[in-house]
Amino acid sequence: MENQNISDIIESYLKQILAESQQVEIRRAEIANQFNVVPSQINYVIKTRFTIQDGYVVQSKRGGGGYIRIEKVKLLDNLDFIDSLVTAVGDQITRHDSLSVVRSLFEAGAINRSEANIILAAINKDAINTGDRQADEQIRAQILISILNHLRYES
Amino acid sequence: MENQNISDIIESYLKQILAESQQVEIRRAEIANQFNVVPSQINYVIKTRFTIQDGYVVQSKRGGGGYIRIEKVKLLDNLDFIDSLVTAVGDQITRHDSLSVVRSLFEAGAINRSEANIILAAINKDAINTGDRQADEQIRAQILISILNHLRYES
DNA sequence: ATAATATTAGTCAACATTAGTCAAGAACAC
DNA sequence: GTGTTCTTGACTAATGTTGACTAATATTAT
Repeated sequence: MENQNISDIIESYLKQILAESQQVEIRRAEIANQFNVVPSQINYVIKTRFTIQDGYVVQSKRGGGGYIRIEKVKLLDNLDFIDSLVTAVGDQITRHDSLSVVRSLFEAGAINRSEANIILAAINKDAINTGDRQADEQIRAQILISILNHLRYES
Repeated sequence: MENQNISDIIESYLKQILAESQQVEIRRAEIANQFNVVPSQINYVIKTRFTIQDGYVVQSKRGGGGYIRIEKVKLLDNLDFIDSLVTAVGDQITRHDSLSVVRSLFEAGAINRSEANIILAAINKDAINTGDRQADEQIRAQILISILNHLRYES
């Protein structure tokens, strides 16, 4: 809580706005200036914290009157939603991205907290650690997809 | 009390904080410096003295604003049972035997039916299939143990 | 219309800042 | 003496920060 990095602070700022409105629209340079960082750091924050796996869609426009708009995605019905997650997982997935997938399932109501925690236990680095990172990412993807397919039948 | 090595001293320091708050968050380099040891010794202390068997869960983040967070968790009263299953799983486990483990958990009331089904989805042969049977059995074992360790405490 | 210029955002790679792993040797317990 | 635990540091990995360069869009000049 003490030594937060600036990316976390910007993330919190944006999510705070998103907690009350469906979307937030910013001018990149303005936010960068407000938090005293270079403009490209805003891209970094968005790329690492507002992905589709996190449940956000980002649109932007360059040129005069340009903007970056972050929209909190409305969850589709479960089946389409699971399809989109299966696609997002693909044939390999990083640990970081897999956390987003599980969080999205939880927030969509597809799983409860206990189930989410079990899935996290199944894909964390204690569980999957062959020494070959790419192999790990492939195994993690297969496990997630197997679970996603299971959830499809349940729902 | 006399012959305390530096690892014991660091352990005491952290547990003293944990006696009053639920968790402690440190910067590794800072603590290492404070006790005049190399940073990796902090990892050693954590790995040997703040395990899940001891009732601690550790999380960390690298990079700017990085931290190590140690959280004291409430252990459940099924520890001996979990221990026996961890032993039974060992370094590797067949798919058949892994089903027995999950069934035991379910029958003991440690997990409900949905949770059991998720675990089964995570360890079935769609999920874990590297082409090398022994490798699969090892991965399956690690996943199960990670889940078993998760089931030791309230979360 | 077209071209030039201004105004935005995007990409990428270098660098910075943290923690993790591992294996060798030292210290300790028996 | 032997086996275990502790200590150390070189190397690795993950994450965050910065700025130069690029691309897209809008506005202005012709």
